[in-house]
Amino acid sequence: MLKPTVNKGRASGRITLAMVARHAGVATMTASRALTQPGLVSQPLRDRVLKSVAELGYVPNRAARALASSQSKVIAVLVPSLANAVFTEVLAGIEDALEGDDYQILIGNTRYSEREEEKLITTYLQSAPDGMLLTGLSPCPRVQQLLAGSPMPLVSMMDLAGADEQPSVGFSQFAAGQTMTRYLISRGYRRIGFMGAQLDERTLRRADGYRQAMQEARLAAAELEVMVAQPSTIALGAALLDRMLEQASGCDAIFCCNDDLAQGAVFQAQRRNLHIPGQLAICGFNDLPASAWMNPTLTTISTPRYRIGFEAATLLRSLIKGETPAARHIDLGFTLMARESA
Amino acid sequence: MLKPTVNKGRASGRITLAMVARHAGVATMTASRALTQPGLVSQPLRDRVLKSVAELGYVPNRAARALASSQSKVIAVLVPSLANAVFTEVLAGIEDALEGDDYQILIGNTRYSEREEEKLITTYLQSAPDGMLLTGLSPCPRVQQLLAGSPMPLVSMMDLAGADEQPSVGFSQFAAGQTMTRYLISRGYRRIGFMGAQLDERTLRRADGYRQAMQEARLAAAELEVMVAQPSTIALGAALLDRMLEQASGCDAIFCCNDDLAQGAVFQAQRRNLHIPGQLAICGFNDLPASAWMNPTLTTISTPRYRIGFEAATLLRSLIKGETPAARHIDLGFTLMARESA
DNA sequence: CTGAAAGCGCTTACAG
DNA sequence: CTGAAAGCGCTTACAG
Repeated sequence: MLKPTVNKGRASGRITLAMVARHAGVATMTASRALTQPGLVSQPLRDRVLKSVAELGYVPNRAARALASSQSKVIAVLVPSLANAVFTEVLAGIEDALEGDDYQILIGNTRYSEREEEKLITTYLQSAPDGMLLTGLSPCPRVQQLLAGSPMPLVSMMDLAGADEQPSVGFSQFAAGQTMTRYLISRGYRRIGFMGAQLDERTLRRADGYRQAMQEARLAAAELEVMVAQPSTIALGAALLDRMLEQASGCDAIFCCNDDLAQGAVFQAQRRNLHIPGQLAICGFNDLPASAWMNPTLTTISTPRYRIGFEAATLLRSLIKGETPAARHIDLGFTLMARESA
Repeated sequence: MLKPTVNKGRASGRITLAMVARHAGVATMTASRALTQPGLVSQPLRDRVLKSVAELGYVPNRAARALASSQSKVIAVLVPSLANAVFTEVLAGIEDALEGDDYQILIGNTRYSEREEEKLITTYLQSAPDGMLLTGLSPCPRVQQLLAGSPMPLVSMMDLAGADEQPSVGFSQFAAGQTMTRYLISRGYRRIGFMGAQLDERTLRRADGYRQAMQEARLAAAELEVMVAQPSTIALGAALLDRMLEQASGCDAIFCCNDDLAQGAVFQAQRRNLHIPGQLAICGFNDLPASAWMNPTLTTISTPRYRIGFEAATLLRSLIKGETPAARHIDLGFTLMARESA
């Protein structure tokens, strides 16, 4: 008769590997191998273990595995927003890239707040992630310090870092801002406004690109910029259109730092009975789903969100495995979508 | 001289509670209590422990804590989509409700797929969540079986379950569908079409509400329904508008099962030079941000997504604590937003 | 290919 | 209030 292990009332009540092993008549070690390195176990024993697993309904305990192996099989992802389709598509790319790799993905929404980011990272660090995917190039100093204390690999998403900096996957936000502005100039617009919200890293880089292009063309003027720190929404786009028209007389085009703002600006311009693009051209950034369908269709920059997530996760995985990736920085580019609104 | 514990090369390299305790000159147990039940430790010892924690940069190991306490402090959340703002707002409510409770939130996107849901739950079960938040009332049989094997509390979100069923937080999708349809009827529309995509539980319940209202008014007709299993998008809304107009002659209003579809239908109707609502009324469901701003503004049903997440998480937490909540089913209602489009 | 022992870093359950 | 011992459920590192 099998003597049951002493249970002082601490057991979780779940089926354990040891129970599976006993049921199969093998050592715990053999049961462990049958599940994680089946090649090292003979066919007959492996079959018996698998049969016991099924019969007992065994579910591995990740906490125990993590503790024993010091591999958490956790990847943490930090995005600044989930309300923005850009980042949910990044997440879809990440999930697809990691599909089947048995990683637990921890999704953290920083809500564009450094404090929130710090809190999330502090919590995530307790799970000792095998790696982390970060949005943006330069975390605030406190976050950098937190991350410096851990040896796990990191990959930055959305923009491109310098060659000697942290691995990154994205595209040049600066170049994209510049490209759109040059396009507007080439179409004959002269009083081109820039409308920016949130004022996160990427928006600021796009604004830099805009300024550079305007200066090159000797069209720059301070009153052409409307920048506010509030979150981007359609409602804000409508409000900022009013402000721009008030502040920048003769404004004939507006480059909005994202499509939400641009959509709101278009709707509001229509309410003011302005013809787009005849009286006012409006363009956005990101190419959200509605932009190709609204009336008029929105001129914008299409960005490779899904691929950024996919490639960033792929790069991170190879870093976790200790491989030396072919490239530590991946430029996925962007595409100008010339449509009706500008 | 302190004899270092034998290290056969298995240590993770991180600072452990034992190291903190030794540094502070107390037992590991005391250091543990100082962090988790500070009231049980005298002020002087507590201070020494906290000082050591800071000096050594100690980060608790969640896996070890979970294993020892058989409390994972994990809550898993399953939503069918992240592309849909409805669910990202639900998530925001959940995060806010659980703020400061030290739960790790696992966000799983099932992509409206039962296979994906099954895979996610199988993985999540390995982390032995303390509780789970599910979208929808009736998981598929295989998922039900998976969940039945675990004693953790569950709460369903979005719709209302029967009194004797699983706890739920949401509103009656059926009543909402019925309310919108009756509204259209009261406005004088007679050939009212229903446009449904995805065909998930909630869409079907809304369609039931529509049918009920149409039958009551003796207006029901098979050709007034356009139902497709594809995911809802603006592009699909545009395509389905064409199909509806072809299939249902004299159609004077369309109730779209969500705002994405409705927005696409509006844009496409405008391209066909149909005046809204004069020649065709269109309404949606959910009240997404763009709906109040587009031209014309969209008549729709506003749904309490954020509060659903918040209340569901609050209910789940009390269930996890073993409390008996005041109500196991919480009806948060919905609001008809009568705007320009219908 | 198989297994007994030890250990991962915490907390439970006692004892004082 | 404080602590020594044992245990959570796995895997590592050996030994055979």
